[in-house]
Amino acid sequence: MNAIHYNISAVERDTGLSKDVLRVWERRYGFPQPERDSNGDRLYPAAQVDRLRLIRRLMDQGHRPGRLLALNDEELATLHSSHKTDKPEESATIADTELGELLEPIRRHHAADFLMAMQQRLARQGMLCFVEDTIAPLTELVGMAWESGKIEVFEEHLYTELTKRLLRQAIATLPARPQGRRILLTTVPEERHSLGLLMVEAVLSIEGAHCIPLGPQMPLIEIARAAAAHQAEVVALSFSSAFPQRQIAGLLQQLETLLPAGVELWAGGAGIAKLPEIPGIHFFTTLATARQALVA
Amino acid sequence: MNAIHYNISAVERDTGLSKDVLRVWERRYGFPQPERDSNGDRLYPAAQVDRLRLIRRLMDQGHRPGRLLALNDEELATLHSSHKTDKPEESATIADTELGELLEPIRRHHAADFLMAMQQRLARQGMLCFVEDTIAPLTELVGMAWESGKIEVFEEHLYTELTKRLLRQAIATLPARPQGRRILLTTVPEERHSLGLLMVEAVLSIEGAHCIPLGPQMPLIEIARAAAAHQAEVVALSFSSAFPQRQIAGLLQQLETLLPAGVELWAGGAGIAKLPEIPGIHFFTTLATARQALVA
DNA sequence: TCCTTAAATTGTCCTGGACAAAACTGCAAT
DNA sequence: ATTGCAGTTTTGTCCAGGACAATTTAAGGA
Repeated sequence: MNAIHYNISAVERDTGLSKDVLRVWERRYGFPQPERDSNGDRLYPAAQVDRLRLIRRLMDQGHRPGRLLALNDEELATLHSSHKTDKPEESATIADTELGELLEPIRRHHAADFLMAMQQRLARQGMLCFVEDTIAPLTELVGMAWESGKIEVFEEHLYTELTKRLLRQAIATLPARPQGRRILLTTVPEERHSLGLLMVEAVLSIEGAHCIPLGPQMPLIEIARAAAAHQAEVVALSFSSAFPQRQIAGLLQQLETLLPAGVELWAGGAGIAKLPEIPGIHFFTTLATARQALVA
Repeated sequence: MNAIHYNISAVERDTGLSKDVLRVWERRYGFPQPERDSNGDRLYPAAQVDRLRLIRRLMDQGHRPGRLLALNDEELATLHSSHKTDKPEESATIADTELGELLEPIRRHHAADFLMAMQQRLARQGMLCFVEDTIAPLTELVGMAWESGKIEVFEEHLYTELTKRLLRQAIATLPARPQGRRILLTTVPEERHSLGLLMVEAVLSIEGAHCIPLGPQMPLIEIARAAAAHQAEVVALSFSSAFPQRQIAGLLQQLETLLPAGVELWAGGAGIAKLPEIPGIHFFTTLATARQALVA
């Protein structure tokens, strides 16, 4: 009898489109067009939620909502499948590169194989090269593949989780260096990606730094408190490419006013690549430059 | 100069109170009373955000918003501190118990000491006892201490990060069991605590399960896809006590409709302790019961 | 072709009203 | 005293429709 319906909260959760967006699209574009319950609340049929998800995905690939919402189901489907194949050389890189081959076990959902291959590589390259020349570019590759829908979300999650484990394990093998430079590592509250943080930690720890890993998503005031409590000399933050760029400068400046005097503020990650410089704050676009800053 | 201000999105993120709630409280109770920018958008001073966090904390302890919002700062502080001391034996446990002593290095911000003590304990107790009798109660202790403001946020972060490392490291030492029961481990998108997940993984792995750790915050549809792709027999979700309880039942029921037929759905963690049962879904309030379910 | 300016697009925030689910209250009956 | 039930209050979520700033696209001129 009654098909499955979703209320607006459920759709927000499932599609990542905020309630405001769902309502304003309905008003502007006439889609989605949910039914209503006895109270006038929106009830979205599963088919519309599916379509919203597809639209969301195409938006992530760079399409604009206004266009997508004007299309019918058929055209949407065409657009979706066409994207997969219209850049042959790019999609080739994912499977054909030496790096790309490492991802094969992930795509076959075979965690153990992936770990084994990576561990072999770690042993062969040494930890520093492994992080800078394997994990960093591989993570970038995964990010690109995800953006263009070439790998599933859960495959990306699995890659991230397994790689985090590898890194933490590798870091744990390093000797403690209590006398090294005290570097506090974390991310701001909106930034939940911590893989970059771990890469930095690995590289800096190799160079003899004393890293204090607080995990991701620390409120600014707490970062400052932690810096004081741990007598950190450096606070290092990581911003992923997904982080809204325009917020970064403000966040950093605000944090700097909160930090104890004399504490350096470092920022790194793909998110800060295109950012203009800010006096008093050190930017690092690659792991190697961060490493050099430590040695200098 | 200008103090730090937060827009409504930032406050929602920091306090866990939705935009709607923030606005309706302002309308009904006169608090918070944010300033406005040139565009009429709300700008919350840090002090009001702090107070909102405190109110939120007291609400989690069972107080009602209507009461709390009628109180002034002083009365709120009294209420807060009274909670600390009106259970003398409870507050004693934090420093005086054997477990509480383990936290001393954290409070002295000495990560290495903490790790060493924990590793010793792991070696002495064995992994299963260590997880069930040390990490689980210790984490609960930290949660309680955090709720009542007895430890700093960044101390809790440090504890969480270090303990995650310990657990992952310990899990990595276990032999792979490709023929074991295939259990997919993750959390829903709004649930970012993954420590509970790791505890479950450790315990189940010891019992011979083949765990597939996807990390936290997976969209429901992706959980279902992952379950299919990995041919999981069980999907296990973890809910922390901070997770909004009333959302849980809906989430689980929805996920069950998405999952392939025959896949069991397990839910555990402090968040589901007071939840009524749902047919077809297995609830676990302790690690031991989850372990037994696996063996049975 | 490149740069500047105007126009369109799009997400987020606003107000103030409404309602249902949950929590609390008082009262009767065991 | 405790339990069960009805009535009331509290509280979170949803709605409509308007507004605006930030971003993106388009157009025009050098």
